[in-house]
Amino acid sequence: MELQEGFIRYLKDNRYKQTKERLDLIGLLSNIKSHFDADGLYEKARTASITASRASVYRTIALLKKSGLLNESIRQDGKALYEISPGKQHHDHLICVNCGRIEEFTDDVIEKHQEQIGKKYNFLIKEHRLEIRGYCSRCRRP
Amino acid sequence: MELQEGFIRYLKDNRYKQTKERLDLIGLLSNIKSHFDADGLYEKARTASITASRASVYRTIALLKKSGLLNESIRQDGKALYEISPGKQHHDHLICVNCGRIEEFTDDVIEKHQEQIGKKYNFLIKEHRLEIRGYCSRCRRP
DNA sequence: ATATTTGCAAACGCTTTGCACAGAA
DNA sequence: TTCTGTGCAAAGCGTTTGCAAATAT
Repeated sequence: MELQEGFIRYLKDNRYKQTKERLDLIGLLSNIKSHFDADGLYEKARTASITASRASVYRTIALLKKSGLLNESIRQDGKALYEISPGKQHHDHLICVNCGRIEEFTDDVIEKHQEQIGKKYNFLIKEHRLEIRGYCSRCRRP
Repeated sequence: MELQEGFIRYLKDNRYKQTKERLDLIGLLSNIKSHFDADGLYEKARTASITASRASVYRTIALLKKSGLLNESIRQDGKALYEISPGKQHHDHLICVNCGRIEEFTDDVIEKHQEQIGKKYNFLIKEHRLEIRGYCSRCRRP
């Protein structure tokens, strides 16, 4: 809901047109909670009988990135995975190398400690990304 | 030095042939301290009048990854960046979004704290990757 | 009416691969 | 001699782009 409103406002504010494709895609995205890739969104659109070419999917994703409503979270097998930003605080990812499941977590200790690292290396931090790979609770051998 | 010996041993142990291309490339790599990409290595080879096709460069890199002598450290602009493993403890990266410089750092607090995260989420950690992006000491506005 | 957006297919950049020849064992 | 490795050029993959037609404003 918040996502659709945000996007429509962004389109208006920047004099982008509210095309059927853009509105349909953002509608689809409102129901996606987890991480998705461009082709996944395209396929989901086809299933929902939404006509939007792959090109439009990519272009809409690019627009959403610019608007700040969408984040490129991680890359997997050469593909970019996206996640919706609103209502999400910064978090990192636990990625299961066996089943591919992606779990999110937040950790204050690490979050805070990065500031120290920035100071130590005289580095002005804009963003950080921590990916932990291994076996999730379902896949780890007991 | 250690790298060349390690690679030659790996080739022997696995009955891979010691071809001119493989030996020349590993020789080049011994002089590379920092991160490099496949095409960078290919160009460096051409400059050094080493004849190795791009295909052989990629295949040699793949072999080095299998041997554990090379790590794919990060991805930048769709390209894989590699670094040589021997004699390197685990470290993370500070990446300047302005000049592209990559600085390595190690941090015990974060290193140790990951174990706790693993426990908390019942996740068997195999590896992790922390990338901090921002402005390096040279590029940050004062 | 007019400028933006679309779909298509071609182009892209990085990487991998099939094949016939070259070369290490 | 035999089997692996090479170079080349083509294919593969996710993504981007040029262009003419479609459409929101």
